Amino acid sequence: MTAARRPGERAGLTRAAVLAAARDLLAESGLGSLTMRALARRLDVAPNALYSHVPAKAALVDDLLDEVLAEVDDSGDLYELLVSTYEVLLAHAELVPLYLARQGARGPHAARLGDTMLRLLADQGVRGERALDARRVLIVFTIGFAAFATHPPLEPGADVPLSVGALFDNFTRGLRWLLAGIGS
Amino acid sequence: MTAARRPGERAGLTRAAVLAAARDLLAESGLGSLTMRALARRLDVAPNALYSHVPAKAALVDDLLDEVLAEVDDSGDLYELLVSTYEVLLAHAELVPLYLARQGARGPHAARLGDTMLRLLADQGVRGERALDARRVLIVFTIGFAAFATHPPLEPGADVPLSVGALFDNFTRGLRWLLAGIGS
DNA sequence: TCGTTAGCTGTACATCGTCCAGTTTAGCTG
DNA sequence: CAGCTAAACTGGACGATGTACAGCTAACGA
Repeated sequence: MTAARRPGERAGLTRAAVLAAARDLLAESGLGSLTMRALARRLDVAPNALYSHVPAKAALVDDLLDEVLAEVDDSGDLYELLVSTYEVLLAHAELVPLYLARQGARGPHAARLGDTMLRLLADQGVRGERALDARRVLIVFTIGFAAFATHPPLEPGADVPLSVGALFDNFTRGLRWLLAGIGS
Repeated sequence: MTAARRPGERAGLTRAAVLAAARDLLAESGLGSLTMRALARRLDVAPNALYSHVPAKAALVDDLLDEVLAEVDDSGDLYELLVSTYEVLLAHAELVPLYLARQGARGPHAARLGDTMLRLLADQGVRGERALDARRVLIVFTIGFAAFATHPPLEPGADVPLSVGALFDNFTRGLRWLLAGIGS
């Protein structure tokens, strides 16, 4: 809570360190606490110091979102890829609202997953326009469901909290319906 | 841009008037411009005057979201209800991100739609837990797709903007897949 | 007619993301 | 090794935001 450094002295920050601290902060204190100032405090640094490593908060968030997608296993079939995505999203529940807010991720890992999805769709004969449509449907469904699973659902009247397992089953069931339909 | 009133004088505000102004503001200038202060400016009133009619911004937004759902036609079958919902959401594109952020609407109209959905599901033999699951899937799908349709999609690499009509077809196709699957 | 209350204004607070101007250090060049 | 440039910081500030508090006053019920 005091000045640990005088102007000009360095703290040895790294872009990676900032990202890591952001992830920790998010995991510990939730979405509302992810603040440039809080992040700086945690790194024992003045708030603007962060801007030497990150151009803006939105970029930081984008990196965070994309980074998480690196955990997705894309070595299986389409169904497995999406189930893995769902699980990864649930494992980072605090981030899910941000995926919604920013309409998905944009970085290289997201691109990789997007490409893989198209390839897997092509493998089962879905190509071109229809493949793009299918991918869109599947992404919407997966992220949307993750959002439902990670936050107090609207559920007009239901009181039972709805277990994680039940929601997972619900997700996979809907996913199978969709995949069946897409495959015609 | 000056003080049109002295302390104590009234402006004749109404909760309804505030809501209406908020809707107009949203339609004209978009989501980022929906600010208590901008709203007050448009009503020619001090910012805090709004708090005599609305407890907080979040409540205002919730009202807005629910209000829009009044336009949904729930006199048809499940398919028609959801298509109507999709169309209504598209007609209020600026609001869609807010539906995502707040996980749907919570007011009486949302409740009505939720109840109607359960009834329509029951009509075709889907009840209990499975009906709740189905409703969840359908809501996620509909809101999620509306979000895709109303905002620059992530589309990892696609450059064609994707017409409203194409997205609508995509939506109805996915919807039919889901409904078919739900009906077993 | 008077008192109470509800609808205002004015002012202010805490918080946010981010910019500008300095200061110092690290790293490269010669 | 000397010198210079560029990058990493601090300090302070700006313009937002949502919202609380206190006062004034017009409208309304008794």
